[in-house]
Amino acid sequence: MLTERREQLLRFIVDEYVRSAQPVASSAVVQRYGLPVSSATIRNEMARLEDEGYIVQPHTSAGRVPSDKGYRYYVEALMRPQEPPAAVQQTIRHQFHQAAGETDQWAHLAAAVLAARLSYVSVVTAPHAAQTRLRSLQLVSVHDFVALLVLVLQETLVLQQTLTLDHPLSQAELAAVAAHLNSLYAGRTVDEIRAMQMEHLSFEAQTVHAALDLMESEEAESFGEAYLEGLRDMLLEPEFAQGDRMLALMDLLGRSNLDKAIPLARAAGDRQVTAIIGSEHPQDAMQQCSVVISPYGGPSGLRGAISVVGPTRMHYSRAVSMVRYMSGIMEELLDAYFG
Amino acid sequence: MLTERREQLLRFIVDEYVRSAQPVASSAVVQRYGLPVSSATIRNEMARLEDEGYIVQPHTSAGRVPSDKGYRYYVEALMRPQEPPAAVQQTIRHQFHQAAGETDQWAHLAAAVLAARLSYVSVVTAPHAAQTRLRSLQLVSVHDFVALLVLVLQETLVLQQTLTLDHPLSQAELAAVAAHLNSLYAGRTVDEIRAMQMEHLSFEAQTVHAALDLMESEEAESFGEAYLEGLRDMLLEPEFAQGDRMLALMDLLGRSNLDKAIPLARAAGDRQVTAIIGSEHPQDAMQQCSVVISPYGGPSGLRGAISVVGPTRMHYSRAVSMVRYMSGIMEELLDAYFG
DNA sequence: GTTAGCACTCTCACCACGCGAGTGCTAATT
DNA sequence: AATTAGCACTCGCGTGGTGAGAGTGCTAAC
Repeated sequence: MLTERREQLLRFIVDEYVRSAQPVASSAVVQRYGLPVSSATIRNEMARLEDEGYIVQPHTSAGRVPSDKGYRYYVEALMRPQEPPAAVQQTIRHQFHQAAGETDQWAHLAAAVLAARLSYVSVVTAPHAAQTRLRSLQLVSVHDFVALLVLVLQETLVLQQTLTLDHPLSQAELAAVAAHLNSLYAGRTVDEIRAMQMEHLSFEAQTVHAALDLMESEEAESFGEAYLEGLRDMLLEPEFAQGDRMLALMDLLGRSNLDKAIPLARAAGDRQVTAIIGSEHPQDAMQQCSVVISPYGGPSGLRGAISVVGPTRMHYSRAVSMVRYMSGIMEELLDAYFG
Repeated sequence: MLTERREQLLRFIVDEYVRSAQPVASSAVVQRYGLPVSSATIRNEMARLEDEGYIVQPHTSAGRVPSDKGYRYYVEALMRPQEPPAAVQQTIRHQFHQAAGETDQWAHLAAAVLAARLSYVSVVTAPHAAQTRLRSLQLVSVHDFVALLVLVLQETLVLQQTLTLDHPLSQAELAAVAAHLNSLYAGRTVDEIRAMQMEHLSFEAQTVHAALDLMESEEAESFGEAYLEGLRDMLLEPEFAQGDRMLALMDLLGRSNLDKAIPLARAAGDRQVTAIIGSEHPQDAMQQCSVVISPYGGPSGLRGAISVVGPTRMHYSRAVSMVRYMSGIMEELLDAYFG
């Protein structure tokens, strides 16, 4: 446990370092925060904070920088995240209102808003059901031997796949097949459909097979499509100035191993905003970064995750409050449209 | 016009510089290509090539580097792009075969293949019709007051939008509306639909309105969705080692101003593979880059563009041949599925 | 417990220096 | 007229030294 004054000091150091990206000197904190003590006193306190591992010196003649432990303490005990200002809230609500009809764009918009407000990378996954249900299925004639299968899933996710036909079918015939299959399978899960195992005409069988494949590959994903925004802004932060740092990060944030960078799965558990700070992250390339992440969930088991990735020198209170707020927005939307 | 030997020399310099990314010295080219002359002779020739602007010296005591004019000459007259080797062709065909059913993934796959083969950035736009036609429309009940409108356009592009209803409609009622509208409008363009201006029930009117909006916003795009791949690999090239170069590039390749970086529109004109080399590009940030681009087109006016962006020190013959080949593949696919 | 004072340490920017690479030129050769 | 050997010259780059500035830790006094 830290003394009152040391807590204050740690708070100053974090705030100041987040602001300036420079190690903060004892004299700087005295000046900037108008403390009624001298820099020497601060130096003594700093030495203690360093002994206990909350701050570190990059080198002997430099100021102090918060350690991961220091940030952790700050996040747990020192910062007070506040709701975004009313004006900001209104702007954001307005943006979502504009795009309300486009369900598939919610996550994208959330990522864009978050990235724009925080200037960090933001990753938001679209709402996704663990056990997805078929809402409806449609067959559209493309030409004689090609038809397009369009699947609408519970979460209004739309999937498509072309089918090659053995023999020509008119649009009317396709529509009849679709209607038949809809009457059988609409509202059912993959498992239920599979269990029903009905006798089908050959083309019907082909369609059901393709539909099940699509639904299954979708279910296999534990999260919906992830939208990533704001990479460019974050790369402006001084900690990523060197090319190799940038590259390591881009590797990790490249679609293929996004899940390594951001433990989206883990977030599904507790319904809270969580911070993963620097070395708490298992991935090497993420040691310089922090992740602020929150799950969101709606009725009928739709869930997703909202996250922000920034340097450990992150503005935690803003990040936490924005992530929390956006997660609330997403839940509201899900409620309004699927509730 | 260059003498035979100077052409040879320019070719060597380009090849060697592309390979090593180092200025090439007179002695290096003699050694590496086993010329029957001394380095002094080469130096004389190099001096002439430099006078005429085909090569430049980064500084006095360095070797030569091709200028944009040098690359241009190389591309026009010196290189001989060959078809990709049979084995590569087969692999690629196999990859497309795997994904044949997923029309919306063709462009994505093309970009991925191109990026993987060349290690440059690759941008491919999905096939897109200037005057798109409605293939079919579907209404899916989400819950009492929300329905999902799904539009399938001519190019098997699927668009969606949720509609908020004034009063509850069952899935059967929605289906009836959709069937009615399909019978009226399937196969028609925006203009045709607008011209028909029929009397509609209020919900039908709302649906048509939403559908027209979606189709129009789609038509406004002169190209389909652009898929960008391989950014990471290209950033490994030494010319982008400095952080700021990287950033400038990432800005330009960020979705929002992709069209500034890559003159997709221009490519629509001539049906050839075109190279834009360094300073030929109007955009400042692209002076260090070259673009190799080709349009592709299918029946019924579907068109798109395939392009590669790399450093001016690009392996032009490989890039041109791969772009040409992929453009052929896309045309074949379009033919097979929409022909 | 606080503070003034001071020596100490470390970084960073700057500069001089020497080496190596590669050229351009000249004069000799074919 | 073209080629070539020889050589002086230029320039970038890495190295090491130096001095200024920043910020600390410690000590002794308050």
